[in-house]
Amino acid sequence: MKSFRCAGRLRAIESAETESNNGKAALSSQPGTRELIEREVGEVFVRAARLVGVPRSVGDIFGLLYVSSEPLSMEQIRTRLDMSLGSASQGLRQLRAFRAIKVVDVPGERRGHFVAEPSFRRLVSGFIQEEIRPHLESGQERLERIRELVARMPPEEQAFYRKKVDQLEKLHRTGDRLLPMLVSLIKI
Amino acid sequence: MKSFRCAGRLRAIESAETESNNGKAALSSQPGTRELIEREVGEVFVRAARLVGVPRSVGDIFGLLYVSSEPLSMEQIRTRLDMSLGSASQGLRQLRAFRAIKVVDVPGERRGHFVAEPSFRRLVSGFIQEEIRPHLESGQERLERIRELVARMPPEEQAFYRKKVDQLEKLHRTGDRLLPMLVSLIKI
DNA sequence: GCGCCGCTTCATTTTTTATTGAAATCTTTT
DNA sequence: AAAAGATTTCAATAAAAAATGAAGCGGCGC
Repeated sequence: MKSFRCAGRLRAIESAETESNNGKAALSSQPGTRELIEREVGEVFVRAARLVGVPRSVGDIFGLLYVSSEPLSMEQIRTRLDMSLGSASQGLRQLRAFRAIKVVDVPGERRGHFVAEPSFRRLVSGFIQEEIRPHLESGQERLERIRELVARMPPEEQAFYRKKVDQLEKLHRTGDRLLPMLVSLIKI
Repeated sequence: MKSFRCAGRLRAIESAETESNNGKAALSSQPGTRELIEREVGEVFVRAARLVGVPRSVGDIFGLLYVSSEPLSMEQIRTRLDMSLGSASQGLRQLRAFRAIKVVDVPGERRGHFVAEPSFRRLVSGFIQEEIRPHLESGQERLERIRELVARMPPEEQAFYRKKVDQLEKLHRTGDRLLPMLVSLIKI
């Protein structure tokens, strides 16, 4: 049977239940409440991911780790989110890249397990470092190049373009100043 | 001949030249300097657009309007950026939606002409209003729903999930506070 | 009111991006 | 050092997003 999805990845409820909770929760609440919560929280992060231009699978993984009370292995993640090996691997790599998750050792388990970074501040900071900064930098280079082009214009037209480039550079610097400030204001 | 593109839309240089400058610039500088500048500045905005998840055509249009010294009609934009009617129309609509451009009347011309909003502050503000806010709001609703689900959990497990939801809500409110603050710090 | 011009909409096509799963690589265990 | 297990990579496929252009609308001048 091929996987299907709609507004949040459907999880394999039975196996999730037994895997994640030492079996004790299997009959503790109405059948699917936990799964419903996990799914909804997952969706929160999927939306957030889309908002900042990250693939949904990445948001999905982070969401699951965020609501999980214990570290999960890649295989557990893969199974519960019903996603392919490749996606899981790449998603985890990306999340590690901007320090949204950490690898922890679970005694007795061989493979690495993952937990969500509990500090949103660090999460946002990592994201900015990894995804925003490079753009700002390449933008700076481009502006330099444009300045050189402007210098080649006939003098009476230079003023106009120079003003534009100045503005752009000002905006650019504003971003440079503001982003770290923004991060420092996140207190979670 | 079909249009082609690479790292920024190629413009029809000849026609752009005569259209945009009353013909006087046609021989005032090295053949393509102005076009080179326009192209590079355009690229700045295309990158910015991609960064915030807006289609490249939108960034392209805004970039062109930004470096243009006079208002341009949709047809002029369409021609100089070599894009389809539909794209131009939709792009302009989107730009208007978050007040990145304004419609001006050019005496003697029948159709509406467009200029770029000169204040980046207002531009960013409009973008946030239009693109970010709705997401924050729907997120809020989702969190409410999750709270209700948590209330249905067995008591000993509620604490864990409630803490998670509390954190999410805190982050959410942080965003709510921070975004306007961020806008107010842009001075351009 | 009629026809024209410019704009918008929308079904279709194209392009881009993400997902998949099998093969290659690297790791640990025996 | 061999074998098994886990992870990464990558070429192929599937899904999503954006561009296109023709058909439809609406206002303006005649």
